[in-house]
Amino acid sequence: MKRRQTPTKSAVLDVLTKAGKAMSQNAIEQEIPIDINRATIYRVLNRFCDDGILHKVIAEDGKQYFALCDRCDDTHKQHQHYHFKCTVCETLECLPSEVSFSIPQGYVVENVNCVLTGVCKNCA
Amino acid sequence: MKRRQTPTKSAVLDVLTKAGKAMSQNAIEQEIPIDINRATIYRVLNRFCDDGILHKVIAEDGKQYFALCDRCDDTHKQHQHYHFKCTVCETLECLPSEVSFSIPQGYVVENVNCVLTGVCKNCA
DNA sequence: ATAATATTGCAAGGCTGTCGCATTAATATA
DNA sequence: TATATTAATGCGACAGCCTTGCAATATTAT
Ligand SMILES: [Mn+2]
Ligand SMILES: [Mn+2]
Ligand SMILES: [Zn+2]
Ligand SMILES: [Zn+2]
Repeated sequence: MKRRQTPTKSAVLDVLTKAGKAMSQNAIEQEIPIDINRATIYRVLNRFCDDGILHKVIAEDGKQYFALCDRCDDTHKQHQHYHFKCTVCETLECLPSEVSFSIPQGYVVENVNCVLTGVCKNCA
Repeated sequence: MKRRQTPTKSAVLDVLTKAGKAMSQNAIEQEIPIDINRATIYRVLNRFCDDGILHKVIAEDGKQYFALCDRCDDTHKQHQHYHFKCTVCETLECLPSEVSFSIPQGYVVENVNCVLTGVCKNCA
C-alpha cells in the first residue's frame, strides 16, 4: 500500500507546519483554503500518524489533536513529552518537558498521553 | 444549593467504592441494580467532582472516567498522579506515581491529565 | 402538613470520529 | 502517450458520548 501524493495531504501538512502547534480536525479544516471532506481529513491525519509524521494527543475535552513529530525519532516513538492546552486560546502545544514515571511490576506501557491544562504565556 | 441525599447518589458511590477503580458512566450504570437515567448519572458524577468526592480522568478513548478521591486532600486538589488504562480488561486505575513536570515561565497549570495505556499485571 | 427547591426522567440535540461503497485520481507499466 | 492498477476521496450514514431544557418528582426545612 504505497502512499500517493495528493492535494489534501499537502494542504493538511501545510496548515500544521505553519501553525506550529497541535490542531483538531475541525481547526485544520477551517484553515484549509480548499474544501475537503471531514472523513478524508481524519483518514489523512491517521495515515500520517501511522507513518510517524504526526502524533495524536487526547485533550481534556476528549478530542483528538494532531501535532507534527518534531524530535520524535525511532527510539522515541511514544512521544513521551508533556502537552499544554490553554483554556483561553484553545491552543495545544508540545512541551519540551519529558514524561517520567514508575509503574508497578508487571505492567507494560504502550502509550503515553499527558496533557496539562491552564493558561498559556500569551493569555496570562 | 445544599445537596440532598438520594438513592442515585448512594448507588453510584457504592459501585465506585466496591470497584476500587475508575469507571465510565456506562460501566457504572451497568453495575447499578436500580434503573437510573444516563443524564442523571452524569449529573451526579459531576456534582461529586465539584464537591471533591470524585475526580475525572480523560482516557485515550476520549471518554470520561471517574474515580474516588483517595489521597486527594485540599492541598492536592489537582490529582497529580498517573493513571493506567489496560487495553485488555479496560480497567482504568490510579497509580501511586506522582506527576512532576517543568513548564515554561508564564504558564499557569490548572489541571493535570496523565494516562498511561498498555497491559496491566493481571492481563499480561 | 406545607412550602421551597434540589434532583430526576425524558427527549432532544450537538459534536466527534468511523465505515462502507461508489467514484475519482495518482502512479506504474506498456 | 495510452492503459491498467489501486490508493485516495466524497458522500451518506451511523454509533457513541455528553449536555441541556423543561416538566414532574422527591427531599429537606419550616
Ligand atoms: Mn507532542
Ligand atoms: Mn486518579
Ligand atoms: Zn493561550
Ligand atoms: Zn488488564
